[in-house]
Amino acid sequence: MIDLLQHGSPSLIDLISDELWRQLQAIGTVERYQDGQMIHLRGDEKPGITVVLDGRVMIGLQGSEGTFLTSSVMGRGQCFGEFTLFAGLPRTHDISAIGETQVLQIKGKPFLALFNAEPSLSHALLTINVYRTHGLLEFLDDLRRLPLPVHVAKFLLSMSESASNKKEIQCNQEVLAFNFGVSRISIGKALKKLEATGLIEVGYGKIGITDHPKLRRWVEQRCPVSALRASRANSTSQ
Amino acid sequence: MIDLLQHGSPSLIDLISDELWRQLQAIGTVERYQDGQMIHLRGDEKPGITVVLDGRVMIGLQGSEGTFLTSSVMGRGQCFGEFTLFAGLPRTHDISAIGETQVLQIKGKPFLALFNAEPSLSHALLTINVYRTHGLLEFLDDLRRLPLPVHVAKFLLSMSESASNKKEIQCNQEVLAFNFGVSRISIGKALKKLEATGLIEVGYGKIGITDHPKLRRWVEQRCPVSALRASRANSTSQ
DNA sequence: GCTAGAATGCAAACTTTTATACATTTGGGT
DNA sequence: ACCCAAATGTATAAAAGTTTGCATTCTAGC
Repeated sequence: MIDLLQHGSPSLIDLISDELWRQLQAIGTVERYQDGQMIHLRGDEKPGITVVLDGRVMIGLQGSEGTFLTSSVMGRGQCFGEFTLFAGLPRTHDISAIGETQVLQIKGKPFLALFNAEPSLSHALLTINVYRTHGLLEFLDDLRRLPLPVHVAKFLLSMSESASNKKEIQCNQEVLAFNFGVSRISIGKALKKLEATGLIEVGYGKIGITDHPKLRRWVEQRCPVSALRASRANSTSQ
Repeated sequence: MIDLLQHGSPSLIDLISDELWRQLQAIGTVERYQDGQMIHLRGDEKPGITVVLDGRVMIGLQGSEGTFLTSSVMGRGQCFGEFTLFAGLPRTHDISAIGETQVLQIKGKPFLALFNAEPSLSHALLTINVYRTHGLLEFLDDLRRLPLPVHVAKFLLSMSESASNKKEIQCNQEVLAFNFGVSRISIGKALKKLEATGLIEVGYGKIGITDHPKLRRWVEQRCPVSALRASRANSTSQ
């Protein structure tokens, strides 16, 4: 699953204590959604934080030609909606369920009350958001500096590091293409090039990473600055 | 001055009370830098927050070929370094002074102590960071969806709204080009196209925006989704 | 197993962008 | 007022990416 926001950023549930998580659950309500059902619509005025409990949610925008363009897909423990609270603006994205999904919905006021009383909650939220900012900034940097195949390789590498199955990334080329802002054909070519070098295996709806260290070395050789950052982040993180 | 991080996001000093700002000043130390002097180096381990008091700082990375690539330029009131505190990682960017510059340097521990005691400080930091995340996400979306001239026009529009002089944006085409990840020639062409439509005036190291409402309408027609977001954000912000 | 739909591969014409090189213009400093 | 470095304009060939259309391959579901 390809993603710009979640990818690399820690989950709220992991960052807070069990006790705090229980408190959050106490002030929120659990909501169930079916596959494809809308959870929030762009423009909604009600501020609030949402935490994914089970399943996945898709964050994106209805394009002008009726196509839905995904910005992010979030799974258990990830939260969203901070923008409505801390910027005081309406929802900027449409959010819908992927598969059967449960979320914890917390209204603005009770959340802010807990936020003000519990520094560890604000600490966790800030951690999530600096990771997101940093990840986006780095992606943007790479977009400007690296040739497509290198950028794709680096992205796959870091995807595989934060994925459940490190040997295989579940995503089709169309989704990849949109995330990089290029056509499916260009992504296909880039993947073929990487495959020819023996770094990855292009599958049907998935990409296999056989030799992880080899891919890492290959990427590091081609983008010294960013790779250094990534490996540092990796060696220091808990 | 072109920028991806600062641009649109509020300043720390504006977000907190005078009293809190005094407390921050009390636990920090004022440092002076000459033009071009390094403030932090990528890889520095010391965590800490820095607030720009006077002058400007350039945040970027030393490229492999000896070129410095700017990610952001911050002015008075803007802060940076959250990543070292809340992600616990070394500096990811080089930071240097532009012109004679004064910054308030606050060490990690005292800052976190105040952070834990003062919800309004964490609120302010979070506000800054959700704006940054949001701004980056929107920029990335536009990069993927909009033709270059439209994206440039939208960027100039929102730059001019958060600038001191709304009629003129101080930036050369080279800097613009890097921010959009394209060549100077492409930016030049895009600007010429906008100028031909009478939307802007291309100057020497600056871009003039004569008819603000006209530019806004032109942009809105071409990117309904994003423009809607921008205008909403504008009408609601204080 | 078959089959339908989804995903990928591929080719050709086309558009866009880049790199390179050089001419021209601008504006601050002396 | 002049000079010079910085910024912009322009031209051309090469590279990269896109579109379109179709062939091929894969896989889940019957």
